[in-house]
Parts: sequence; C-alpha cells; structure tokens
Amino acid sequence: MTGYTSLDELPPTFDPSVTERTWYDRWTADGVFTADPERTADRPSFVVLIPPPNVTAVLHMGHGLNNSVQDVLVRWRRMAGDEALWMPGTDHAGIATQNVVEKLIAKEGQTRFAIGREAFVARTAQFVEETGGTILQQLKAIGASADWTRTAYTLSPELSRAVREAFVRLHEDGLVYKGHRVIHWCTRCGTSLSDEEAEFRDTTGKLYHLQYPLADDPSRSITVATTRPETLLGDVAVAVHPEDPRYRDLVGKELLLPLANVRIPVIADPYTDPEFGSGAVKITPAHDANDYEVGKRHALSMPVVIDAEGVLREVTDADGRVPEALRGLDRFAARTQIVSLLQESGVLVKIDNHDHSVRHCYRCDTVVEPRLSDQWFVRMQPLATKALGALRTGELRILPERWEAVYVNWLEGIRDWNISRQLWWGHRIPVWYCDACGTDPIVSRDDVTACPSCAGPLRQDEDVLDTWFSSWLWPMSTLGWPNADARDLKAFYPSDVLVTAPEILFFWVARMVMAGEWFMNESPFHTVYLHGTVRDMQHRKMSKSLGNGIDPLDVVRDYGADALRWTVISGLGVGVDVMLDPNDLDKSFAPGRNFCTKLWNIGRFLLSRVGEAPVTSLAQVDRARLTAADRWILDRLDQAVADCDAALGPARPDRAAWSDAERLRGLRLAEYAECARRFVWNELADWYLESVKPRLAVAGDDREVARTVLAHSFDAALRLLHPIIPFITEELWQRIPLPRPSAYCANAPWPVQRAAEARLDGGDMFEVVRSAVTALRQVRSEYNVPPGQFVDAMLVAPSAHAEGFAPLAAIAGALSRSAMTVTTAAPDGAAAQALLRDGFVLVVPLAGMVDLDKERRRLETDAEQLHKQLVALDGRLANEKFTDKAPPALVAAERAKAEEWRTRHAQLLERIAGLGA
RNA sequence: GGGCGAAUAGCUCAGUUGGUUAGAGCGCCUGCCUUACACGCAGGAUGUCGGGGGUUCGAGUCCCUCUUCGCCCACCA
Repeated sequence: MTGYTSLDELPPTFDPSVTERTWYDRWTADGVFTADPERTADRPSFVVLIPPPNVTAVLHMGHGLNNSVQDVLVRWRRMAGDEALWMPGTDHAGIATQNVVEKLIAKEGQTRFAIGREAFVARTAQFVEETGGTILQQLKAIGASADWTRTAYTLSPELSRAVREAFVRLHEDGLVYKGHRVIHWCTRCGTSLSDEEAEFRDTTGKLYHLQYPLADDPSRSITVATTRPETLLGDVAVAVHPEDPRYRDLVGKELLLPLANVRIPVIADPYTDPEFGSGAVKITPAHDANDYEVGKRHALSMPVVIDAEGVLREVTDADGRVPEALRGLDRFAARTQIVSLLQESGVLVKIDNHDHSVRHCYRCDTVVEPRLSDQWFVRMQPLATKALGALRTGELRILPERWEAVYVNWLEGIRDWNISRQLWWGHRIPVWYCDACGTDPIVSRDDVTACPSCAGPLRQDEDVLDTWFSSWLWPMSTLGWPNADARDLKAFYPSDVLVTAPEILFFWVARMVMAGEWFMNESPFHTVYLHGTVRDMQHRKMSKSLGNGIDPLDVVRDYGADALRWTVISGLGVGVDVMLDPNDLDKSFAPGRNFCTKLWNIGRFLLSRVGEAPVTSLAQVDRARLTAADRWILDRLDQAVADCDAALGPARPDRAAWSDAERLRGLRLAEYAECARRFVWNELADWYLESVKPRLAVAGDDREVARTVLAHSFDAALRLLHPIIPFITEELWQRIPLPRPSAYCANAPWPVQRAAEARLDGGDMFEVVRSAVTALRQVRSEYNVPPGQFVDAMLVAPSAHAEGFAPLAAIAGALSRSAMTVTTAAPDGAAAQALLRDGFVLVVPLAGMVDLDKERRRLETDAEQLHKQLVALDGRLANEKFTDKAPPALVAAERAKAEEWRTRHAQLLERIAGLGA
C-alpha cells in the first residue's frame, strides 16, 4: 500500500501521482519484469521486442499507443503464467542522429567536415551518452513493464558484433556485393538511400519539351520531354521505340546535345513508350535509374554532371560537357538557368504542368537525386523467398490480415537493398582495402590492420551501414546472437508478438523475418500486430511539424497513466486509427479517467464494506448458502473471463489446430477492455454490489458469504483489468483481505473460469430481480415519482415458485425503493392499475399514479408490434423451404419463440381488457 | 498505372462461418447532490446498415455495379 495507510483515508478520486511512481519502483525493485531463462524449462516464454525508438527520440502519442499495446500483452501473458520478456532498447538511428548533432554543432559555427570524422563520431557518442535514452525513462511513466536489466542499443559492442557477423555471413553466402549503379542520393544528408528511404510525394511539376537537332541536318530534330532539364548535360543518347515508324530512319543518326554541344546517338530501345510525349526519351545513365539500364544495354558512357551536394560540375566522364557558366550552380538554380538558355536558343518547345511522384529523403525531405555511385548491396531475392515461406506455412501471421497481401506483394517484387551510407554515425562497413598491392577487399569479422598479401597498411571502407541493417537483427542480436549458446537466445528465440505501425512493415518487419529465417531458420515472431496511427480530429497524423501532437507525459500528469492506457486500448479496433483531440484533452481522456475513478470508488466502497478481517475463500464457503445473487455474479464472472480470453485469443498460433479464420482473429484489445469494464461496472457494481448492501449490514453467516463473493469477484475483476490499468488495480488489489498468491497483482495468476462441476444453478433467477427493478424504475421515471417516495408493488410469480420469489422481491424492492410483495395472480381489484412489463406482471396499486389511457396506448402499441412480428415469424415457420433448409436447432428455437410471443400477446390483450374495465 | 481497405446512431467504432426486434462508448434529452463515485445514478430519444441491382426461405453480412474517402506499391521520360 502506498500513500494511504487506511481505507478511511482513500479519497473519492484517485491521485495518480501518489501511487504510480511507488508501485513502478517496487515492481522493478522486486524484479517482477525481469525474465529468467532458467524458468523457461517448465513454462512457455512470451517475448515481445520493443520497436527500438531512435536514441534521441522523445515520447509522443504514437509511442504511447505502441507501448501500451505491448505492455498489455506482456502483462497479460506474465499473469497467465508465461515467462514474459519485454525487451527494451534504442536504435542509434544513423541519419537521424547524425542530423541532430550536425544541427547542434552548426550552432557553434562548426560542420562535421571541419571537425573531422573521429571528433564528430566522438561528439555524437557523447551526445547520445548524455541525452539519449530519455524515451526509455518516459516509458516507465506510462507503466511499461519492460525488462530494463536487458536494455539494448543497436550500436553497443554486443549488437555491433551481430552486425558484423551478419554482413560477413551474407558475404560468404554470396548475398552481399559491391555494385556500381544509380541509387537514390540525398544531397543534403550526403548519402545514398534505400528504395524505402526515398519516399514518393505527389508533386505538380513541369514537363519541358526540348528539341534536339540532328547533328548533320539542323533542319530536323527530335523532341524529348523531361522534368529535370538540368540532367540534359549528362545525356548520352535519345531513345525511341524500335517499332516506332516516326523515328525508324533516325535510329543510328546523331543529334547535337544543346548547351553541351556534343554529338549523341539516336538509339532504339523497347524501354521507350511510343504513347508518351513525343515517343522519344533522352538518356542520362548517371542520373536516372532507368536510363542507367538503357545505358548499360547500349554500352553508353555515363557522365556524372551533378556532384554529391547537388551542384552542377564535371564529376566523371563529363569532359567539357558542362559549360563554364553553369558550373557550381545548385541543381535547381541550374534548372532555371538552363531553361532560360534553352528558351533563348529556341530549343524549348513548350512547358506543360505535370503531376508525378518525386522521391524525397525520408529524414530531411530533400528531393532525392538519382546518382551513379559505388555502393554495397544485399541480394534480396533468396532472403525474400524464405520470408514468403514463413507466411505461407503459417509460421507467421499478420494482423490485421489485409497487410499480409501487402507483405507478399513487396517481397515478390523485391529489389536489392542498398546498405551502404556515406555517413559517419553507424556501423562501419567491415571491409578493408590494400592500396599497396590491390589485393581483393578483405571482409572480416574482426578488425584487420595489415594486408595478408603484402603486409602493407589497410584502409577500411569509409561507409557505414544502413541503420536498418542493425535493426533487422534486433530479435536475435538482443538475445545474444551470434553466440548460439547464449542462454537468452536459447530460452527466448523466437519471440512472440511484434507490435508496430504499418509504416515500417518493409523497413523493419519484413527484413526481420528475412534475417530470422536466414540466420536462425525460424521466423523471429509468429504474430505481427499492426496497430493504427494516432490522428487528430481532422484525421491528420499527429506530428511535430503540424503542431497537433499530444505529449503523453502531460496526459499522465493530468489524467494518470491508467487513463491514458485505457483510452488508447479501449478505442483500438484492430488496425484502426486512434483519433484524439489535441485541443481538448478532456474530450479524449476524461472517459478513461472517469472509468478509473469509477473503479477506484468501486474499490473504495467494496473494500470498506468487506472490511479488513480475512475473508473465507470461495472454495470453503458452503455452496448451499450462495444466494441467487451470488450465483449470478459468479456466472457473470465466468462469462467475463471467457469473453476476455476469447477477445485476446490464444497466445500462440497452433498451426495444427487453427483454422485460417481463427488464426486471423485474436488480439482484439478493445473488445477485451469492454468485456472487463462491463463486468466490473455494469454487473459487479451496478447490480451485485447494490443488491448485497443489506446483507453486509447484518453480522452473521450470510454476511460472510457476501464478503467472500465480493472479495472473490473484485479480485478477479482487478486481475482482468490489470494489464490495461496496472496502477489502480495494484493499489486496490493489495487491500483485498484474501490470501495472496503473489506479492503483486502484476504477477498474480490470470483468472480462469470455474470448472463445470463447480457451477451452480439458480443464477438466472437474479435476472427476475433485474427485470423487476428496471420495470419499476421505468414506471417511476415515467410518472415522475419522487425518488424519496416508496411505491407498493406486486410481483406475480408462477404459483409453484412463489416462495422462491420472496427473497428476490425483497432485493428488487430495495433496489427500486418499493415495497414489493409476491403474489401468484394479480388481484382483481388492482387489475385496472396493473402494468405488464417484461414478461411478468408487475402490479403497482398506487392510486392515481398511473395514467390508464397512457398505459392502454402503450400496451396496444406493444401488442400491435408483437402481433406483426408474430405474423412474420409464423409465416416463416409455415414456409417449408425454411423448415427444410434452416438448421433444425434454429427452427426449434423459432418455434419456441413463436409460442412465447403468442402467450405474451394473449397476456397483453388480457391486460388491455383489464384496463378497459 | 496496379493492388487493397473502408462507408452502420450526431461522433468514434463493434457486428465471428448469412439466422431472434442491428449494438457499445462518447454526445444529446429528462429526473436525481439516494453518506462509494455528479469523473456519478436512474430513465429516454436517435439507424432507408453509402446508392442501385442480384443470389437466398432469410442479406448489415455473399456477388455485380456506381459514388465517396483512405492506404500500399510502381522503371508517371
């Protein structure tokens, strides 16, 4: 217990700041979140790997959602008896972190080139040391039950070993190679990018139509179209379709390239689409990936005319192509300049607006420049084949299912992965060159200092690896790979559920599957749970630049971590976006806080009534003493447990026993949340707790029974809710005077249903109480009976059971502020004021209270409607096609229903007749 | 250009292989400060299940088509 020492001190609203921190510290101090590989000998493991946030990141709502989901799953399985491990950690985030530090030193008037590589890397490492990992501390504030003793970092010595091993192994397997080709280049970051890192953005640009004259006959020309006229200086040919009659006679002739004044051939290549533009396309092999392919096919030269910074310059093979006046111009300035030059010389035919997609750097949004360069690649096809197999065999499932198709589509069309980056922050590529003897590059797990051939000095490759080249090993490297004997690797690989957003399905998820399948021969997880995106009320993604973000720590401060978690989990359809209002936090989080307060007050009241004296366990209570209400709430509890379990689904796919349909259900967290909420609020608090108040007031055996059932039900309710609402449930659970099976609710066993033989009949009798109370409340409400005024009522029970109804009527009377007596038939004298409600007769003989005309109209409407439905149902039952084809059980149920309706209809008519008398 | 998804109450969404009178939360209306909770309690209203067609004894659910939104992919000069 924390903060509050006695029950009397519990305030009517829960103050998160009083307890959250304390419980979190106690859980961690007692190692509740620490997984032990030894224990997996006799229980299954359940492993979740955090999608490592960038080491410089600060918590935003997307993290709040992502980690709340993970924590719910981990806490659930921990309670369910699995050896649960939630692996936390951060990603060194090559480009992102380097950009942050570059901006930092820019404020000091420095550049990375000015201070040099070594100093820059040291500076970055220091920056990470001092400020990094903030986000992990912030995750503790939302209750994340990660195993902090294992916190990993992609640039740590351990994980760096894994990176080298993977690179070298893939090289040995023939899957890593160095290639000279056109890649995506960010001129601001000064590095190449993978296909995934160069994101398409729809743009309205210009399409410039240019006339290239024939070198030997200036009266003739070919018109080409381009969106990037600045690349013209790198043109080496104009391609036309081999079948295109318009240009057949020109193929093989030469054109004079404007501005550059060099002769370039007209070539025939099927890449050209005769339908597009003029049907002729300029070929710039060094600055366009397609043109590069054409250039290779035709063995064309490949002049590079735009340098790494995006400046026009003769970089390679460009002898004299770039006019002096254009050299040193930025590519976009050059574009303007070139267009005006072309216009002057009459080469420019026209400019059209043109909608197209332009690739941008995913880190800094700079327009990507395709550029010919030397890069390291991974041959992906063999890896993709294995990753496809994982899905096909059912070893892997993706929720929601529709993403499976996206995954398959990407893998089937996969292209080689550019893994080298011209950055300084990251894993240096483990390749060494000997400039002295020029021997083959040395690819090595360990640093090498001298050339094995000539003993001369070696030069390590300058480039670093793509950040994702370390992330894709995360499920293995964090567990000790490549040490095959590592205890964690043996105990915890593969993991279970990967929780993330669809945005990084290709960047990370698919690649992890590839790495897992390739290096471990096993998918790194069996389930990928893709949740939605956090958006504002206009459905815009929350982002720093839009300023529509919500700081989860503000929410924790004002509403509590439990309320934050409840809000995101209870609103979380599988794969559906979560809408939150950044301008009105109350609108978004008050419902969560309200439920937390409600739970708190249920606990406050329930515990105060149960008292602090030890409670007899349910198993030791004489079953005969359990009242209808007791039996009812225990039934409801069983149902709640069953519903929660069904919503969550089995923890692990059982490939043998799972149908496809079942495989793709499960992890319906919002449904689980709602089932647990309904039990504790709408059943336990609204009905059982209310009905049991009188029993608790009188000392004796029955009071003890009620105490037991209350404590037992509430204990289970808290456990069901704990994964979502860990703090309040822990605080309350600690005060239940039942023997505790564990030190914390956080590691208490997950509730299970009673065995079939332990269930008792009679719980459904309590439904009569609920119906009677509801009916009477309706009467009171409709006739504006003041709350304080007692009403006389009669419950008409089947004569055989009249005795059994007496205690029920007493409860119903208490809950509806009425004096309710039981009778077997409505007395004649009261007939005029009798009301028929909900299948049984409830008599309210309160003179003058009831408006007979109103009641008659209501009854007539009811009767009419019922009659209509009855006619329809009878029609259905008379239809042989229905009785033949529908399932017999359904037909039988419909027949029974028809009979029941017939009876009710007759009763209604009788009551109407009675009213009329 | 290819593929996928969504459209159900004012809002956000459930609705499992077709099968009772289509649900929940929030919001709304009415009455209550009933000594656990007004962050609450009780009662209530609200749906041509996007339009059209089809299959079926039966369609929110399956098929076709149209409309509107969203997402993913693409060698859109």
